Amino acid sequence: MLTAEIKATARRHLAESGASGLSLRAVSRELGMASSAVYRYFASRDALLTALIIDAFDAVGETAEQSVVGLPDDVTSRWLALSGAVRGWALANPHDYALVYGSPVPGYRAPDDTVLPAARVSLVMLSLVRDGLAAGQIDPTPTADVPSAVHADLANLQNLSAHDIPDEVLARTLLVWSGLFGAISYELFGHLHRVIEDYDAYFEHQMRRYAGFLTGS
Amino acid sequence: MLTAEIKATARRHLAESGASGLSLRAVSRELGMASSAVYRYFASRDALLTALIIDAFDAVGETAEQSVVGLPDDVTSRWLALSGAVRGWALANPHDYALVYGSPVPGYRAPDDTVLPAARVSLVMLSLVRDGLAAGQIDPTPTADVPSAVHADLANLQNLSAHDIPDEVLARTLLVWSGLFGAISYELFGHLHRVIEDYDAYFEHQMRRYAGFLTGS
DNA sequence: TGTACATCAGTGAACGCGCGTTCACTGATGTAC
DNA sequence: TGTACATCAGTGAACGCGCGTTCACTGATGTAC
Repeated sequence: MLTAEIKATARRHLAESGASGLSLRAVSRELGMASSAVYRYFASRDALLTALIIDAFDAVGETAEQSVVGLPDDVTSRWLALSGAVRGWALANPHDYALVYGSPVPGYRAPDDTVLPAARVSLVMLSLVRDGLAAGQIDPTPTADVPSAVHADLANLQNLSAHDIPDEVLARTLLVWSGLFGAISYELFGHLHRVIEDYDAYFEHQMRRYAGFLTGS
Repeated sequence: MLTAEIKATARRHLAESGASGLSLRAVSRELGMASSAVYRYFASRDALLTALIIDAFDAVGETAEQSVVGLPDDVTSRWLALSGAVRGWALANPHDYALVYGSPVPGYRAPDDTVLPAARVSLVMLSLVRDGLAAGQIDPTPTADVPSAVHADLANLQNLSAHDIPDEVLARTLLVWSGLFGAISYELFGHLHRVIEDYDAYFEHQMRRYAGFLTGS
């Protein structure tokens, strides 16, 4: 399948030149074909970029889903597995991570096709929280007051995909979830350079603390 | 000062084309001068980019420093002011934020001149924590075990710029600090699109919770 | 005050390069009768 | 089995464009005597 070969080559180029430097001509050159031939497979450069974005979201979503399969029904170990898997994927595919969780690509607007793949990884988190509540491992007793403005937005999210998660627990979940990406970005984008040496240990420690925050213990 | 005009124009271009799309020719064109003239002020495109990065770090550092001036000596309000100021700066200057806290610019390696300006904003955080400890508002009683590998890295950081902060409190500080950037990036890079409407309220709520985590209450 | 010279900001042409996209086309493969 | 035709993947030239950087240069301003 040439489509797959083009995407694979483009992904490699992404690593060297970044999303805005991704060039159809360079890709076609490496594949030994005329640059015009790529248009048989992708309508434009942006269409190719969109395909890469969708693939990246699917890859991290798949990784996340697999990470919790067959694990004991313990929120903390599942969270450590999930967060560790997302980080592992990010470290192994830093340019895919930057593509979807880093700065937006200037001049590129993601089409709606990316919404579902993007949500995939978050759904793993939500079901982890749901299961934790059901198993009594997440304490639903509010650990903070949720202002009404925040309550309204959370109610919205509850209707969409988190029916059975109380809004205060949902607020904790979102904090922990964006905290995960903060931790990964901080590491990956070099802000802990010369501060942290043992990134694995540091990351796991932070995630353990987030687990405590999430479960309310 | 032409140097300043070039930087100002370049910053505006950054917004439209991103860091890797920043073009000396486009900048010089807009200033009505020959592209070669810019070389009188900046040795290369990368040197201009470095200047922009340093300016951005200085701007957010300055904003952060000002945000806590004259505030009551209360950790939570100072943290809300600091985090709110950093977010405010990011929202007002999204491309500067993306430049320094987003994905690294492909092919660009930041020279050492950026290290000090980059650290400036973090120093505000550290002195906030120091003062909070001194005032007894941050409970130094460990709220979690710090593994020895993490302890070693934190000891290193303590020697550099956080002498009087116990390592477990320092671990909390780093978690909260990277959580702040996670929260800002999540909002700014569009991951809360169609989830959160009232970003201000949501952000403040999250930061209040981080304050609780930081102080150990 | 007037002259000779140095400094230096900015010019404009040129270098060699790469880009996305279009378009008329070739030539191999598959299909219908 | 053989012929006529349609399909379709891939070509290559061309369009008009922009880029970073170099280099010999001009011409105004400042300085020294």
